[in-house]
Amino acid sequence: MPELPEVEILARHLRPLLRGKTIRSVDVQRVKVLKPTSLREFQQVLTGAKFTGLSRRGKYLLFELRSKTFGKPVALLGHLGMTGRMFVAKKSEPLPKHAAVFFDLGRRNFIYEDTRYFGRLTLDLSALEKLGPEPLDKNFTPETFARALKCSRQAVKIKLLDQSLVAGVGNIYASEALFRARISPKLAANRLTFRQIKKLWRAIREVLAAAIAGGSTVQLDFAGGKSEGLFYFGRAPGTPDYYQERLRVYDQAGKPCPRCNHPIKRTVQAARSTFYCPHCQII
DNA sequence: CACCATGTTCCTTG
DNA sequence: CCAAGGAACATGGT
Repeated sequence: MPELPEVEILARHLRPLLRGKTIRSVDVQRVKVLKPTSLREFQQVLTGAKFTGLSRRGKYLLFELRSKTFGKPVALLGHLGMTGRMFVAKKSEPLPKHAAVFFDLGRRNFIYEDTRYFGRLTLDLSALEKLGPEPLDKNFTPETFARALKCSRQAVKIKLLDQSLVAGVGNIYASEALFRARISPKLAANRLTFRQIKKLWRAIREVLAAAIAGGSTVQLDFAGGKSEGLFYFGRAPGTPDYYQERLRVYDQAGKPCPRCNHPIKRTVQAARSTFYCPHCQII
């Protein structure tokens, strides 16, 4: 589920469902996802705590709670890794096979499920300190972006995945943003002209904003299994006939470029797939 | 069996 | 110390 737009949509979905709810009990099926928080501390701090707020930072979810016994504010940090999901479900619903943590909220459970267990749900907030600017915020400017890109000879696609440069862009939207900006993913970061940097800056914001808008307009099934509920694939779960292509290049190898009809190519950078149009995205 | 997958961190190499 | 590359983490789909 995991790049910035998906996490943003999830935050908007969960916020009203969790606000004011008290955690009656904490069940941890996979201690690994709490790391580095201990099971004991996790349960002690969260049992009886009440959800007061929820925000997003990059690909992270920041849950705010108030501990009942101490009355102190508590922060809980979530990350979905590659395959994580979070949803609220009736207690009658069976727990998913890979439920990592679930909270008893009374009538319902709040469930964090993660097939590959790459994600996190932890009291340790230190990961936030390493994040760069929010791409949709005012403090992310072409100038700050340029300063960050200048000091690396790495390919620009790889730099877009660096969360200390910009927070929230992942493998899918990195390819999409470069396509929009008509910049080759292989171009060295320090070789971009300021004109290109401005184009890329704008493309990143447009791609992410469009994805959030797209995800907001379809009915999503957050608890849905398999590949459903991933709105960046443009599919509204439960309506198999509804399909709107949102991804222009990602996972489109061999298909015609939406701009010029030349076939989209796949390449590998830093052990991750990159998709681009070699005709539109010139070095 | 082989290869691929929305992410991050750690280890090695230069 | 730094940049860059690759493996590791764990499970499932094709």
